[in-house]
Amino acid sequence: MQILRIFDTLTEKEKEIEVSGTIRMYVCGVTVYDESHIGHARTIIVFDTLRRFLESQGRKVQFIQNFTDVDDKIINRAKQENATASDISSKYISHYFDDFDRLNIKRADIHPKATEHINDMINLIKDLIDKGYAYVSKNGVYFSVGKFKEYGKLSKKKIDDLLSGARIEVDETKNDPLDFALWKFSDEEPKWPGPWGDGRPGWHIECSAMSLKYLGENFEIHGGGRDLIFPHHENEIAQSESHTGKQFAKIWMHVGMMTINGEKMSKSLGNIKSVKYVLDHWGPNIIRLFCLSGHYSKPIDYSEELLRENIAKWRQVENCYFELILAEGQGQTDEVQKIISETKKEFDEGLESDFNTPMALSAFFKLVKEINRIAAAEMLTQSISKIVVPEVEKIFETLGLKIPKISEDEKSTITELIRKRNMFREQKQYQEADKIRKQISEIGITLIDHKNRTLWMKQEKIGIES
RNA sequence: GGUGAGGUGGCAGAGCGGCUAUGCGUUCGCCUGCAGAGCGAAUCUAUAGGGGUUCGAAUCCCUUCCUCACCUCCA
Repeated sequence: MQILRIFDTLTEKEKEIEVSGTIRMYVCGVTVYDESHIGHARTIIVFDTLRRFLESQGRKVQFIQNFTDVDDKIINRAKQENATASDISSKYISHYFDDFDRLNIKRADIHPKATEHINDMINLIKDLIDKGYAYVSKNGVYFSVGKFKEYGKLSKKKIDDLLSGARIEVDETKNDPLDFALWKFSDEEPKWPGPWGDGRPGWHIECSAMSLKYLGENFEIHGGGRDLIFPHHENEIAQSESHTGKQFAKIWMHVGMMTINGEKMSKSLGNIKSVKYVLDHWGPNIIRLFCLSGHYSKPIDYSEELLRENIAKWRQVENCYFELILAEGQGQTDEVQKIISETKKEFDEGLESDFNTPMALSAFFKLVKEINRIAAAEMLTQSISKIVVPEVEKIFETLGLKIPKISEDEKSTITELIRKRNMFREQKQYQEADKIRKQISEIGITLIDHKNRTLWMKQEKIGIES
């Protein structure tokens, strides 16, 4: 088994993941105040696929992804809609699962919510105060950035530079403009009693508290979108390492932004495409292929033209898969053995070297092409199929791609209908033949006539095409 | 202004010192009752500009230009 190497934002180097034991991953999830967009999906798809890859290699993965369910934006939304914050957050959590289940994202082992970990946060804040890293002020409890000597190490920022950047809000109640809130006093709901007064937690503390709780003080991978490097992850490091005195995550893995017309997709710019919209038009397989078609660390530009390209790719994959499972006859398999081992090698090597999904995909498409070539030459056999199908299915599983399973019943029904149709075709009774084709198409099956046989496929319906 | 990541064929996108991926597209074929898909061939020998280093550079160094992200909430 090879060793996975991932680029670590903190050290700016590729780092190896230790082989032994469970791989613990914490991924920062979304703030649930609105629908998720395709940019969120990209990040989640990357980590979901990484997890699937590790699991496919027989490693145990412990995967935690939080929901930020207390936040100003949620509260504002609640006010607008005359609802409570928890109405809003639970509504969008349920939308989140609707979207991401459709995207074939495996659920995390735990999806902790900030509001269910208030005590963990309070204890952490208490400890930070005790250790002198935090102080109570008029509006809340703040982390004293100056006390954490390594502040800025993740985002490569110098405290002086941060201060000179005039975008920091001036707040006289803080000792230092860079200090950030751990606990914000509040009289309004949502609020919780705290040792320093009623209030609610700051944003960053939840991830420190929950990752420490579920994954311990020093886990393997902490991930999220690039835009979280500063201040969110920087602040998490400050809090967590001040608390434990130990290195926090071993690897910081950050996913590039989804852009649209070259600009970052974000709520505030108003240029988002919701996950639901994109799913309705393109379906999960196309989206996953699209999101994995570039290296995770780089930006990827949303474009319908590029999404459309992936339909063509997916059609080849479908063709390949159905050719395989419908293959008949016997024959030698030496050549195919070689292709398979090359595919596996390139696929795994790609993913092991900083999760190079484009390389892995190219290996996969080479295999698909090759199988389609063999099929077109009428040389596909059952024995080839027996070797290749499990490998293809393993790749589907790793990439989170879904292709319909065909039951034996379904198969024999279809085979029988095709037999009848071909009988009509031989007798040039094309109207009858077309009637059967229509009947077959109504159960979602596409027919493709070859010289001496008819291939059938249960093709995915792509919304944009209809 | 500071920090980071980049600029590769018509498009997307790997490679990161020699073997010049991969996919899409386009053109022409094969197949074919129709249909669709698939296959084959061709097209494209590309690496932002300018200097170096080297027997040899897209890959290393210098320099110029350009793009994006972060420095405020953000996946």
